[in-house]
Amino acid sequence: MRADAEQNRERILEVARTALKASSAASLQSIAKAAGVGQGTLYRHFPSREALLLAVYRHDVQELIDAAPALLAEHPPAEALRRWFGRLAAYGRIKHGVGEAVEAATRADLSGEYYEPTCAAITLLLDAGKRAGTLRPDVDAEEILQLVGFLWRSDFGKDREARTAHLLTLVMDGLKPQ
Amino acid sequence: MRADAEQNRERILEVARTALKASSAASLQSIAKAAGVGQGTLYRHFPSREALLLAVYRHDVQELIDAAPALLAEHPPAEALRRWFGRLAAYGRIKHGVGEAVEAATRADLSGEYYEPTCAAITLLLDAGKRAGTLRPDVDAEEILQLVGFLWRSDFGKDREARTAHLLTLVMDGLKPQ
DNA sequence: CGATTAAGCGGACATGTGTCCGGTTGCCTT
DNA sequence: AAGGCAACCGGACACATGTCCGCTTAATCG
Repeated sequence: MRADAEQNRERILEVARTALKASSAASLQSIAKAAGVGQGTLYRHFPSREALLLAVYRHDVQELIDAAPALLAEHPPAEALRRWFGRLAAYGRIKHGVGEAVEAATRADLSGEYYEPTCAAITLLLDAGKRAGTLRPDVDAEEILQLVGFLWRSDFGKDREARTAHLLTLVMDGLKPQ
Repeated sequence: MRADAEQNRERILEVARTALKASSAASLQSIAKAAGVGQGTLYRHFPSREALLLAVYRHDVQELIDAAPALLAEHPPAEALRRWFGRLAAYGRIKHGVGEAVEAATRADLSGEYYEPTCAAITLLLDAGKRAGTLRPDVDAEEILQLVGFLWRSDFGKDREARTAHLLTLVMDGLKPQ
């Protein structure tokens, strides 16, 4: 990669980071302008809004993925999975910030360099639970991602926390061997 | 309402119906143009894309809502609920057509004149199941709508049908009294 | 060190959603 | 029948995302 390209990429990321922290609905136009580059440049580096979000929150997403084995080391599988969902919910909660990035990372259709790792993280927990006999054997990570989409999309009003926790309980019950 | 307003509304709906049948991604601009009205007129009648979709598929949405009592008359509550989910999935399947309308009808935040009725339909089934002791008592319709959002959003690739059915099984298992 | 070249740049452009406002026209009153 | 007014009309506008392409410039090579 050319040196100026690298510089531009970094500058865009830095500007985006602060701009998105201020308002997660910041437009790409404004970010490009603030970074002193054209829209074309921004779009070449980050093909879509989600890609930019994902790059900005790359650290958080990575952290989420890394949490899986750590949780598994400290808890029985089903409990670990539940706690991992809790993490996911926590990220989703910061609406339109990490939330959108998580969405991007967990969407199957996009190129999503993080989709695979995310699935792998879930599979890790899932398989452990299957072996232990505490999770049903007939589900896979992709399905679960679809199912828990409400975690970062939920529009409940006030008692978001309570309802999220509630639905997670329901999901975990459904995941038990029947 | 003025007579010309009513006429315009009807003409927009008719044009939208055919345009959306042809391509569910038809732009509102093109619909307005085809209906011989300005964008302003279209937006006054239907404040958002979803509102227009909802109006176009009003019939289908109503049908979905009406299905609840009918299903309950013919099946035990849990089974009825599951079948109702099946209907929901069937509508969602016609991606970006009735699908978006269903989404609009089931979103809590929008004015959504159909949100209430949809919740009522689910509550009907839910309460019956609770009384019969076949569904857990600690969930409500709003939560369930959040949970089954995957039905009309799912991006799984090929075996969509199978995976949807699979996830529905999981949800129903989670809904059993624990 | 200068020429070549391909990657990179940036802004104009296409298209989409949703807002606004000055002109128009149906409806009610007298 | 005529006039006033409120509601309606429609297109210009603001602003968004994402594409395209002619110009620039960093890296390489003789």
